[in-house]
Amino acid sequence: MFATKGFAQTTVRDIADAAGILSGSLYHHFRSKEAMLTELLSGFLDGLNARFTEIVESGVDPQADLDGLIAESFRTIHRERLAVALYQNEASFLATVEGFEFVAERSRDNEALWIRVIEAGQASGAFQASLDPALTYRFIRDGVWSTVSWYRPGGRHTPETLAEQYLKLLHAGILA
Amino acid sequence: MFATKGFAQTTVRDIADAAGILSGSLYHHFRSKEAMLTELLSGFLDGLNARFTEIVESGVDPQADLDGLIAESFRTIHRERLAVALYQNEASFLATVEGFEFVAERSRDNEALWIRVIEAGQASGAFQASLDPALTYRFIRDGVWSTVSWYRPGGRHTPETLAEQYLKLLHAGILA
Amino acid sequence: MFATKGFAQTTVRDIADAAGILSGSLYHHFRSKEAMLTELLSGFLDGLNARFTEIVESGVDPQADLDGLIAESFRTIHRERLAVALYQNEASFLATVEGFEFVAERSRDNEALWIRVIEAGQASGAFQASLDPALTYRFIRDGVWSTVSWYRPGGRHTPETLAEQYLKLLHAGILA
Amino acid sequence: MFATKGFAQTTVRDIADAAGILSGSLYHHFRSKEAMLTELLSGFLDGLNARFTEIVESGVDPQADLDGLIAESFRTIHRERLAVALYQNEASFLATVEGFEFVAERSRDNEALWIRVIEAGQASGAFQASLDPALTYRFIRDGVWSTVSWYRPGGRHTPETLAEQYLKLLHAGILA
DNA sequence: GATGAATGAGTATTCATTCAT
DNA sequence: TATGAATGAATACTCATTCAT
Repeated sequence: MFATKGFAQTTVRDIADAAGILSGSLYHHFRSKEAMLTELLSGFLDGLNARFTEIVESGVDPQADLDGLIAESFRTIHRERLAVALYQNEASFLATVEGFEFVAERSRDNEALWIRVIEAGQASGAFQASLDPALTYRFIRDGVWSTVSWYRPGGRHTPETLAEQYLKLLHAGILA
Repeated sequence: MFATKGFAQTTVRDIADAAGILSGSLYHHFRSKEAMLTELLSGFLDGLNARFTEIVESGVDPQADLDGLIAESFRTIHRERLAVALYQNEASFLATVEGFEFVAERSRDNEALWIRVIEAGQASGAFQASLDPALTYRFIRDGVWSTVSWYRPGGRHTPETLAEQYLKLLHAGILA
Repeated sequence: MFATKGFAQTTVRDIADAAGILSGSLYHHFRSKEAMLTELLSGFLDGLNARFTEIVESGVDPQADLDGLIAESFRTIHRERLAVALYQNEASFLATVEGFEFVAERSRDNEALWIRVIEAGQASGAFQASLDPALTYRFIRDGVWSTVSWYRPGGRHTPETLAEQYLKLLHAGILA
Repeated sequence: MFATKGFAQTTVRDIADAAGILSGSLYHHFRSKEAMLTELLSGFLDGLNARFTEIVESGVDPQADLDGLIAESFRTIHRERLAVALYQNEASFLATVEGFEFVAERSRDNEALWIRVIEAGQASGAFQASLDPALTYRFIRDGVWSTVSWYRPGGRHTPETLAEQYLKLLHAGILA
């Protein structure tokens, strides 16, 4: 519900109704509405970081690493669609909220990891040296992760076709 | 304020305080909080559609058109940063709100216009034929417009450098 | 508008809109919303009392007087329908409002006048002596004046047919 | 409070104050201010209709039925004075309000029931044939029910004396 | 582990009235 | 005479949270 309606727009009563209990009873399980958000987001971010780290640590070369990160991103969008949407929608708001510093931290870790891969690719001659690594990272990140706003499992696309199409565009560009 | 805090998170009192009047006095100027949002969004979307249409109608070839649309997007992000952020944040929520049908309509118009340009480029041989036009449009749109979430005027980048970097990546791809 | 929507439910803006000016401008003509009500009600009540007094003062016998008062009531309902409705709806509320003491006073004057006629009729042997004069007055008053809530000029009834039907019932009763 | 001050003039805070809780807490018990009105009115109207129906169904002849309906009306004014006042004051306003259609329906049912009794009395020769049944109903209804605006339990009158006096006037008329 | 009643701060909106222009 | 901007108090309603049971 946080993902689809937004955290602020979701009432504790909404959640309790969906759970089949009264709103007051939720406080037996969570200390606050924010605590529910924390649990959802930290679980998601921990898992994502672990998988990203694993990809890079066991990687062979920068291009394979970048392709792997992108493919894993699309798989994550497929597997944890609502968590991704929640993160996309609320991350900027949470950046300033006390107790949610871990969200910005995890984001910075991810950014550093991706940029290191891009820079390694430029150093090895695999990637164009004239591209700004930070900028390139953001363009890729936004293009990939925004997919969550329109991707629907069971629709025309699978995580695999999305990755394939995206990588084709990213590798060789749009020009024939 | 709608752009930075979100529409629902912005109170009428916030706005009135910023305007230096009492919250009730705002209703002399706007019939409702939603009416303020309508005025902001419809003005922005009308202008954007007009400029996009002008670019395509006076265009010479598909590649120049696409480059022009992208450059205009970055200029719009620079010039109307808050309106763009507002649109990015609220468009999906507004899709279901009565009275805001015009937002989804304008979005569909834009999408159709961009996709026509991509298809024309494929037909003329300028763009790779194996790319899915709708998917390519969305990857580009998201990569370009998400820039608004981190772009700050007066920072390291200008709309021109952003467009230049983005087009370099888009044209030839990341591989050397 | 006071008669149809109620005084409290009618806004100063409603009145100004109907008058084709802005609400603030009404205060050039009336000191307050209550002042408008005063003007409407006092005019109505003054006229009604004058006509009732005239009927009784120039009357010949109690039955003719009572019939005359009733016929004049139905004519008033026809001629000043909205004023009557306003009075019926707001009188009890106004009884406690400062500045509207004249409404209760006029009502008491009327009541005394009608009761005198009934008592005179009982004294002369024209009316049944066993009826409680005050109670009889109230039954008649309510039966007659409540007509305003459903009477519509141009409908099935005229003030004359209403008076005729009412007097037939009142004079001889319902039993055959 | 709805009966004495009017529904629109009664604030939710008034009610909460009288209940000794905060205004927001009322919404734990009622979904809206209108829901409170609905509960009050539907209970009253259901009971009244049931008693009226019972009187007519177990009745012996039209005159006894009519007398019974009138006596029951005065008893209801005594027993449920505030509910009657509420109904008298708000019925016309509620006729147009969504969700309160049941009020007009119940009123129409009552009207039809009373008129059938009057027409039966005319057919049997008990009531004067020259009286308009619908008109006679309205004169009686208004004379009887308006009593609520001035009746006070514990005062000079009881429901029994009121019924007796009213029926004397209605049966034989005012003339000696 | 859940209920249900209550809190208290807040939210958009309404409206009679004022007043400089 | 009228405007239009503003006030300030009030209004119905919302909602995260608490807590005795």
